[in-house]
Amino acid sequence: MAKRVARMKDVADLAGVGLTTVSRAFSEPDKVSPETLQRIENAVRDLGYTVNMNARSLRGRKSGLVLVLLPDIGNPFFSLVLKGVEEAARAAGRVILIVETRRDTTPEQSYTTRSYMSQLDARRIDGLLVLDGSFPIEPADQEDGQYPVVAVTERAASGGLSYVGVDNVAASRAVVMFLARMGHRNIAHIAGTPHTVTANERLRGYRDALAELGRTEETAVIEHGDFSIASGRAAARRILARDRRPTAIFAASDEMAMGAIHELKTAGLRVPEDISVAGFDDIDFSEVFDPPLTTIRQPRQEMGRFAMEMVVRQLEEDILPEETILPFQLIERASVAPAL
Amino acid sequence: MAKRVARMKDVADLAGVGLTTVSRAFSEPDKVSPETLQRIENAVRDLGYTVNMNARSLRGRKSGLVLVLLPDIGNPFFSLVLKGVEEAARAAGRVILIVETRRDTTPEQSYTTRSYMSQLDARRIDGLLVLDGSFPIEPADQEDGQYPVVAVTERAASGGLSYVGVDNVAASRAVVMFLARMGHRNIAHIAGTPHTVTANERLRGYRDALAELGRTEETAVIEHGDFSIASGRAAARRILARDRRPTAIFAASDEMAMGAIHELKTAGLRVPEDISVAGFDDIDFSEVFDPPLTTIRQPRQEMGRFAMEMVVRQLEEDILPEETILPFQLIERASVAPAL
DNA sequence: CTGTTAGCGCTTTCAC
DNA sequence: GTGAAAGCGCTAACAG
Repeated sequence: MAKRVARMKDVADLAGVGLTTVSRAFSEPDKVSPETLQRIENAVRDLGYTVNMNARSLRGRKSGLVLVLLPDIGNPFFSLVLKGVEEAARAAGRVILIVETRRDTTPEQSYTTRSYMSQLDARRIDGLLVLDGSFPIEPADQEDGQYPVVAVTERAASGGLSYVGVDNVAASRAVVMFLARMGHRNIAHIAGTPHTVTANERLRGYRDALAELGRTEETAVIEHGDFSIASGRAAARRILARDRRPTAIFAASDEMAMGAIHELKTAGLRVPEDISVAGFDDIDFSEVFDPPLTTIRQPRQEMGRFAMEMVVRQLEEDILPEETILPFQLIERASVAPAL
Repeated sequence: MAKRVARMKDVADLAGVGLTTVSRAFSEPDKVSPETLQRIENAVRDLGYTVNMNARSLRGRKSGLVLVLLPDIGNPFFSLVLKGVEEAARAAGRVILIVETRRDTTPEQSYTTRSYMSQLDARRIDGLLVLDGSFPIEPADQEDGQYPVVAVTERAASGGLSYVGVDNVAASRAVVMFLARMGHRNIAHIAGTPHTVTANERLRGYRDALAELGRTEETAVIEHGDFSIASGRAAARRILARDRRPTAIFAASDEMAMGAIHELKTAGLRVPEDISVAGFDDIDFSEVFDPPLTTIRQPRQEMGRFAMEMVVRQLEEDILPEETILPFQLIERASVAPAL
């Protein structure tokens, strides 16, 4: 039963037309007579024919593939963004290739195993979606306008790229201002991974707000984490070890906020009665956390969808870097209470 | 600066060798003189050459692509599995294509837009990883031993496939037995999505344990959810509305357990003082949840890795369905307390 | 509207 | 050891 997979030629033969006509039936159906089209359609169905994308992309330019680069596929924050990306990709008839950037430090064996980036370069990918600001987009990638590159969630460190995301500085500032409105005068910040675009932007929002409130730099209480639950716990411990205990903590991610709250509770403090905590991202668990988290909601799935749509658009039209800043939303929940 | 991407021919010319030799240098380095190999290696580096995978897979059989089918990319449970998959894929020099099965009900337009499965069939994918038991693996896919198919996490409904996962029935049974040992005599179960392999297995474990404990079927208190937080909340509400309130609830997923706990608290009950709750999966948040969740830990990342490794192995050797059952672990945390 | 003719970049016999 | 030649399945000029 070694029934070879049907090729376009088979369809052509069965339909009694030429090879080209079949090809055209796919790309420009209008230019084929309805009658012929019908015959081809039948042949396709009977043979269970499917276009060989490899062959198509070898000849033409497009592969229908969009490469998605993200630091950590296991992070729930990204998974929703990814969902939006997948959604839009499917709608556009494209497929996504996913690669974790964290791991792109492979020992370069012989030329068989080259950097992952190049391996994928080799697939004639149509576009690139980067969810990792720290990932260096090599100039060469953009040089000949090879393919559209869109940064999502995290603005690329190397500027000039298209971007879809929220205004992290403004959002961060909004949280601090809210905390201040609730009467908090000593607000600590658990920042994200150092030297990360997003962490920096959120840190800047925190500092800006403090400055705006007339607090001197010395008032800033900053501990660094890496966006993870565990790092939030550790940061909370360090904050508690300080002389002056803040009345509120603003963590740059919900995970860190959760880790911090867990640690605070463990230390015998009540949240928010003894100390308020706010997060950032509004991941699914934040709502059912105890206490529910006050946080910034980012339209994650939408960001993913927009980004992919942007890639597709740039693919079909011109490659002009563009930006889409989506609105964020301050979600007020029980983890923040007025200061005493 | 329209410097065309280097082809193999360019490398051959620069190295002063024939095209074939370059090709061979990649596939069978031993059969090329060290000297020539060196020259080729230099040329490759100088030109920044990368093999065009499309061309390679057009000619040969393998594409280096493994398709991953999963119901919901936004679900944090899968993301860790996916991480393991990505990890192993990278190690094997392969790339993963991700497609959500939930959405594979596209209206079939003309033959341009065929089912996603076929679209991918067209890419000469090397193997298939299925994280969705309810996804129908068409017989044709396996017919000619086309490519290895491995089910992960969730055993495929259509049997006879390779599988990597834990023994859900035994794990589920273990939770209930543990609850019973803690003195609980009235244990409710929040089951997962109906007609789902995993939900069924866990439900069976619950029933088996009850039977083993000598409880009649009437003792079983079952509410169905869909593994989500929201459905856990709804299920908890329904359980509370029943005549006899159980002293313990075993949810088929941590998300549902969290949703349930949130709801119970909202209803003024204390967990675990008034009612104990156990989950399943041990996702990251379970540990910092309040109360921390008693649950079953599945080695998710490992499962993903094993599964991908199995695909690769079957690719290189024979395609014989095999099973790898990984050990689960009962994690005892504060959400479960002895019955009064 | 339809068919013929070249390749896309690579792997693979088969000679040398 | 190495190279020449023949395609893999498809698209894109060109003719008819």
